[in-house]
Amino acid sequence: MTAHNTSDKIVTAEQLLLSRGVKPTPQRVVIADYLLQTDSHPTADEVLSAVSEALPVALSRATVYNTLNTLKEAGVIKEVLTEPGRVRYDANVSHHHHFVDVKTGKIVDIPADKVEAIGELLGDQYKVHGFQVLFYGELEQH
Amino acid sequence: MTAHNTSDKIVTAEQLLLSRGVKPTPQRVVIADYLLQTDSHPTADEVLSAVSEALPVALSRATVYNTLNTLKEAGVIKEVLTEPGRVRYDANVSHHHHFVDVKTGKIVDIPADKVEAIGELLGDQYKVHGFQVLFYGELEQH
DNA sequence: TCATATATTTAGAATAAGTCTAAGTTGAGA
DNA sequence: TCTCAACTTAGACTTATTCTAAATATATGA
Ligand SMILES: [Mn+2]
Ligand SMILES: [Mn+2]
Ligand SMILES: [Zn+2]
Ligand SMILES: [Zn+2]
Repeated sequence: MTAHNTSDKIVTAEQLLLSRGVKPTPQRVVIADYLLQTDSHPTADEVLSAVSEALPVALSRATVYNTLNTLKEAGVIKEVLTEPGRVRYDANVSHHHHFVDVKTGKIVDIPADKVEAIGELLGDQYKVHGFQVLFYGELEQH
Repeated sequence: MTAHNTSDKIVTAEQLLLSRGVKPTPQRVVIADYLLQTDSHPTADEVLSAVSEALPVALSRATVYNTLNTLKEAGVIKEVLTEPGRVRYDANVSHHHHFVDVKTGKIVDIPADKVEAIGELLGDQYKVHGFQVLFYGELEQH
């Protein structure tokens, strides 16, 4: 439930939304909760089907998109772009990167400290606010 | 015309297509030529308007998409993903990265050697085939 | 409590990027 | 010159996302 939250304290989706100034409606809580407990970087469609089949609250497509955009603007989730034509969502809002397994399509998080200092490699004609590394390859499953 | 070609020799779009096994039809030559002489990372729509207003050959939307996909599969151009919902195209097919100026939207190339060795930073549970770094920030204009 | 305002959700229409289809056009080789 | 495959085309289609306008829920406060 709090897999992607940086603090050790257990924080419910509801508490998280409240702390970011987002009113915790049932739909929003259920979407945020789903994103917090998965590490699969789902698309909007995947959120919609997962949430609407598993959970008791009614949910429309428009609300999924509204909620994802609201949560993104509130800093509760981030967008991840790995392929053309679809946006993925990530409740891990810490600065981190992604590894795409080209065989399975699985997308896993890479902590920022693994690729530290990239931001300082460019010369002074670039003022780097942030960066995003997308790795492609194969995950060894030993 | 050859701004993004790695060799010093002047190579026309037509010669480049021939060398990659793509039949150089007038539409394909004109699209490849446009991509080779710009560094603006245009979208398909931008290619279509630039080429159809400036150049003498008739050009349909379907042909622009067909050609971009053909050129991509032939290794003449690459896709660049910087924002949701639109694919950009790049005739610089060398391994390189991108810097997005968040003020202007300008996208500039960052040579691979600026961020060398990122591929070796991950542990041995990852077999890295490649990676792509996307920087966000501001370009200093002096 | 009731009335009303405001925020949220909803179904479905609209938009926009990209693909597909089926019919024309082209051009290289027999 | 004829033929056939490759290519291009307009427009229909698909899919992801946004918009609209109406319904519902929540908050406020007389
Ligand atoms: Mn999706
Ligand atoms: Mn476009
Ligand atoms: Zn992630
Ligand atoms: Zn580039």
